[in-house]
Amino acid sequence: MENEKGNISTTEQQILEAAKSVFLEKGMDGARMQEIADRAGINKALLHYYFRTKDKLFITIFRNLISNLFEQINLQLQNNDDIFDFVEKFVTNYIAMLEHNVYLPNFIMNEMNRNHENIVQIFESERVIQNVPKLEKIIKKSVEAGEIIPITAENLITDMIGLCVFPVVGKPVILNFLFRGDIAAHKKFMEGRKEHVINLIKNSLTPGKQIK
Amino acid sequence: MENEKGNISTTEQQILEAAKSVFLEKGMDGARMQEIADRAGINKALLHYYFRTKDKLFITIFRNLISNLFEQINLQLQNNDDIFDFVEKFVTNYIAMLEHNVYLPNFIMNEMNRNHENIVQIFESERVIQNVPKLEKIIKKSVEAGEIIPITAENLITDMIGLCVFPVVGKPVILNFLFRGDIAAHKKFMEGRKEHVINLIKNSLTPGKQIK
DNA sequence: GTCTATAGGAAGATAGAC
DNA sequence: GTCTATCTTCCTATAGAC
Repeated sequence: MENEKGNISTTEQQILEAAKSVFLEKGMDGARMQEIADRAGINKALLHYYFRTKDKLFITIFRNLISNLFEQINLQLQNNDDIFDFVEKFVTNYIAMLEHNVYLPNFIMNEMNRNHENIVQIFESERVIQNVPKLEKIIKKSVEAGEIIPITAENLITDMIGLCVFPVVGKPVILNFLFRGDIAAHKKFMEGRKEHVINLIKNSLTPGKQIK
Repeated sequence: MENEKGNISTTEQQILEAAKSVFLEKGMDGARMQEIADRAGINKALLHYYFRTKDKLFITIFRNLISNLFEQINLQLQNNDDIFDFVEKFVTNYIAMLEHNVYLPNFIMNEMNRNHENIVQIFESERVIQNVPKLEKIIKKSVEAGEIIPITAENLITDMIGLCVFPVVGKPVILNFLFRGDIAAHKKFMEGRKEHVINLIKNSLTPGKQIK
């Protein structure tokens, strides 16, 4: 049996992939060891042989997902000097990532809101958005150049992520309650979001307006 | 025993309140009938006497929460003619509501993402953001008056809600990974969000700028 | 490492007395 | 309506053979 890298996939890898998919879809509380074993093509006993408990398996998956996510975010936060260029790239890449990981944001936010004792451990070791100072420098430079109005890095990051993530996490809400189940209309809406968000952020940062 | 309205609270009311708090905190999968019974001050048997199954109890709670939420949102969407005034009021009221219901958005979005068969029923009957057309009229009028640049009502609603909701749903993520657990800094950040979001939206809508 | 079988317990739901 | 006691099912986890 081969995985996407062309390597022979070990049982452990199969378990990790199965567990990831089940946890992402069902959450910690809704996930069943039986289903993970099934998707991995093994039985429950073997599953417990590799990862003694459900908790340990969960924490492994959760750590991996968090690490990957923040690695990508940190990458986006460096290597930029033009703020408008940065916004465009960040939003573009973040939305692209979300399209390939639709379950991810709901999973992470939900599990972190239900504070399973498990998750607390993670905070100790991996507090991982390190590149905020780099963004602060870009902002400072752009403000001094008169290109944008002042904004904190934390607000800018929160704005961009919130505008991108909410339509994904809230998809069922938006589709059913805002578009009344009209899938075509919702699809069109989602296709236009990227451009909309980029323009929204850029517009909001552009100086030289008197509000009210 | 009295509830906040000063009425004698019946057993049923106590159950509903207990169930609401447990479901909001733990979610459908994490909630336990035993805990609901405990918080209601009764036992499991009586709980099942009132609501035969956990599913029925859940759907009752979920319906109520959804109805209340969208009732409020619909209220905000009517009775406004100035678009800037509308944005300010909507964001202000929405954030105030969130402060009193911190568990609500994560609960609703998470439960709707895990499509329990239960929830499907709700879509049939209550597709509830009816006042979109009213917002569209305000937007149209404001665009024609040259007060704002064009935007769809759906995008404006999604923007406002996303910018307000994400810091609440993603609080643990933001606090731990963006503010590195610094509660004071995070608190300050949250206190400034309302003004930030209002200005952000207003700025983004203001015309008379050439982007790039 | 991998399996079958089963222990052990938690949780939803019911029976039946009061 | 409300309780105690119990049933039944499901699920995590382990024992032990191969």
